[in-house]
Amino acid sequence: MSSQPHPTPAAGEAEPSRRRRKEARPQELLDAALDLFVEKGFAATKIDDVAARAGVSKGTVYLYFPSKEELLKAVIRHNLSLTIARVDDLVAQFEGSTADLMRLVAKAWWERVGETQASGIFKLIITEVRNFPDLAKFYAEEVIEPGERLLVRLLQRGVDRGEFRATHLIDTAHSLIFPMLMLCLHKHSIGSCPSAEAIAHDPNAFIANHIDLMLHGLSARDAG
Amino acid sequence: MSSQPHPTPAAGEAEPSRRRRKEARPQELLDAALDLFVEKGFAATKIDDVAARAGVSKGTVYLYFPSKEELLKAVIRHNLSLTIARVDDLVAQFEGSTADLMRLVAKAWWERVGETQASGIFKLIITEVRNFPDLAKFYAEEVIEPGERLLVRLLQRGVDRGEFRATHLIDTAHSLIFPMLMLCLHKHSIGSCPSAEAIAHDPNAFIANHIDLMLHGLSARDAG
Amino acid sequence: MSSQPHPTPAAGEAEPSRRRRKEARPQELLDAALDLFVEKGFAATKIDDVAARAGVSKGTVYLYFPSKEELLKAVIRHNLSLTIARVDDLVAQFEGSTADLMRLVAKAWWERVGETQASGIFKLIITEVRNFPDLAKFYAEEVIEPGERLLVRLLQRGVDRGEFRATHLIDTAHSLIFPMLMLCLHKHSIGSCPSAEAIAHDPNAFIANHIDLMLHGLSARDAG
Amino acid sequence: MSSQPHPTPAAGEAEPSRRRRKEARPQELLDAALDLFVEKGFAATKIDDVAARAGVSKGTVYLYFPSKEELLKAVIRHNLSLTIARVDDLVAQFEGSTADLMRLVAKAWWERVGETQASGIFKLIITEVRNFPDLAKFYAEEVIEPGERLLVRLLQRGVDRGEFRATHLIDTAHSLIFPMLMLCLHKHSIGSCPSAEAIAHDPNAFIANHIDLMLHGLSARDAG
DNA sequence: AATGAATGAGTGTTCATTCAT
DNA sequence: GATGAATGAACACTCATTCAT
Repeated sequence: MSSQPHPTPAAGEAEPSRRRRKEARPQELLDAALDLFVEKGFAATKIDDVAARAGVSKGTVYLYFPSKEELLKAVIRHNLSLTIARVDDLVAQFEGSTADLMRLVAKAWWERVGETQASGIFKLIITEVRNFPDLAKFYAEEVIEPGERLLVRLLQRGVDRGEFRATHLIDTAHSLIFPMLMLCLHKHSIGSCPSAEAIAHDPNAFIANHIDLMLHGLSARDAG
Repeated sequence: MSSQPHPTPAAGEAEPSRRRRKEARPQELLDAALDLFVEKGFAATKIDDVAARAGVSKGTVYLYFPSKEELLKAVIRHNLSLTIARVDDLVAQFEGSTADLMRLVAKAWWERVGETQASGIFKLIITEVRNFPDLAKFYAEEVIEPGERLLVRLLQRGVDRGEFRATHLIDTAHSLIFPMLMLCLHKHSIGSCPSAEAIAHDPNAFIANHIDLMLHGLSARDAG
Repeated sequence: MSSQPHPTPAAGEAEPSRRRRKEARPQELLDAALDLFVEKGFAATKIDDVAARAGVSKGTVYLYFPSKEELLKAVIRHNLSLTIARVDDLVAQFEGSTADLMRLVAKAWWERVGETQASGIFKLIITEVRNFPDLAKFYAEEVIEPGERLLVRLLQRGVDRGEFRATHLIDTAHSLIFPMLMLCLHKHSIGSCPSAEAIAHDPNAFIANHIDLMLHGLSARDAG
Repeated sequence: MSSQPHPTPAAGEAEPSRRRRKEARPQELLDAALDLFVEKGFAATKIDDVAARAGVSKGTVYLYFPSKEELLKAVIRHNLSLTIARVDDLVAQFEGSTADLMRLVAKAWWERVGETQASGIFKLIITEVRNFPDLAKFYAEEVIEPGERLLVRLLQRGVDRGEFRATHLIDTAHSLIFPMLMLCLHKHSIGSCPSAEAIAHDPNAFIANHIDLMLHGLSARDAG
């Protein structure tokens, strides 16, 4: 009530009310933890660092998450839900060609996942799934399976409408999505290293080229 | 039945002489370390574990590598050299169609990299490059640049011979290789979790489908 | 009778509050470290031992000192300052004979340095200065030089007043002080071994005899 | 018999014969160990370093000394014997004045102990006697007691011949010898640090001044 | 609710000691 | 005898977790 844990900002700055900050805490902690887990890896991230990035003290982290491991799981759950929600937004009914739909889906996914902090979740999963195997089931059910279903439906729509030739749908779905995931992984690994800057690309151009390649590859016109 | 003070090789193998062991040690340690770094991550791997997997005591690791960090760098250097050597084997002159060449390159790469322990190096790079930034330059020069040059040459050959339509060669090279890298990453993350076994695929079938898709996508036949 | 989780102060003393302890900690740690470094030497002293003697756990030492080496330096700095402060107390103006002043200085120095824990610092310096060479400059500037200046001034006063004959002042200062330092060294080495108890002397009697000898040796009466 | 552990020197260099080297080994090891124990302290000296300085491999040290601690004891025993032997050389009958005898003894001691490697033994004793308490008895019997007896005899001779006034003989012996010991300690601690060079003195001049002071202090002429 | 001092199990690294060659 | 590879106990230091304030 008396001592102020943080220096009070100059009057006029919009300091969120104490209640407001309190409600925002878990989100701030999850964001800080995602950043750091992605950047350094789970084992190399210190709770102190997470707390410092969220602007609280170490003890406060434990008010919201009972252990570092639970914090990891919460980070993953939280960002997977977001991912799913975002993916699910895209399955809306679409009237035009499947090619246009595919371009739209790719663009939307990149804007809502690839360009946001959530893009780090894929690196985190790849890194930590072997140390915390129950994450695998979770990830498979929450991301891989709905994601594959979405893409397979998309491809099937093309085949059904005579736009795409027949291919192995799941493998083709992977050919579609894997380069997008690599983009996310790259962004959070070598892509962030100044010493390898020559390799940095324009992701949007790459995506456009990739989808174009895939659409050509799938085209029913010369399937015979 | 009785406890063995040292890991005895399988019955029938002769116990190697002390000198023989000394020469083989660094390789044994590098293999053990690659396995564990890939499985658990660098920070979560204990030197004790590396030593145990190589069948020696902890102190012995320090006879060959001055620190855990140097061990990591040696693991990466060692496996990158292998990777490069293997990639370079593939650029041999080839007489047939570029499509056949591409299928051959993909198959060879998968046999020599994807199916071996070296496939883990990509996970290790993605995981650790931000914590050890001088690895980035090393990886860019040793793997990314020669790899891209190889693929661009391959694509250019197809264009020059009128087999492939014109595309952005580097982007297309990435569309080709990224799914192969994802296969390696998958193998060492979710792919190794029993709880997600439904997702395990036949990599050779996937590669065949992927190359087929790409070749269709690149085909000059309907480029107009 | 039951085990105490923390060292409880003697009955009657109130358990100091957490804050109070925090303020006292560095001093407690420095005292414990001085004792042990002097007793066992720096290399042979375990941080665990320092912590135990100060009544805290190992980790706590690192809250206050970033490394064992910095703890050593802090111990030396801390005790040198004390030494200096104590020596400086003695340079007060004095009206009587230089012989009386010398006896007073010797007595005061012994009471304030020789008989206290600070007497161990000389052993520590002698032992560790070659392993941590930047201590040498520090010690020379903080102790040797002011100490020599004080003694030379004292001797010069005697010469100026016709009490002392002319000698090499610095050498004579060393003849004065070296036996006092040996007393400190003896106290913390052989003097502390029960098996050599026969050698233990009365330091005050020795000092009285030493100063008497020196005063006779310096006396101007028979200088001719 | 076949392989040569060290590169053979060019013909013409006086390589000691193998037998000669073997016999000299213990002495070489003791010298190397004394140097290093004095320089770094016992705990901070590695057997590897001792072996390297003596030009042998680590295992060889254990052919001659069963443990590091026994090596320390051998070093001390060896150098104490030398010390004693050298001190004993000085007790020869002397015809002249006790003042001249004292100057002679001081000079001889400094030449045979202070200026040699053996001077380090005093630092070693002071440093290690508390960690290896049975050294104390040894040192007391081998050095302190005979040394004190020698000095007391010397002083008594002066008193008996009417040269010296009566003082407390043991205390006076200590006033005589302590500064000489400090010279040895200084030489192996601060005196070896370049950053404190201003403090380095001419030991012979200091000794001359010290003995002169003591002789004045002891002089019977103005004792009344 | 928030803090941060304190803890102690855990891990990287060192080094005295052993022993097969 | 001599070597040096191998060992493993020991120790400096870290950091997730607790809890008095």
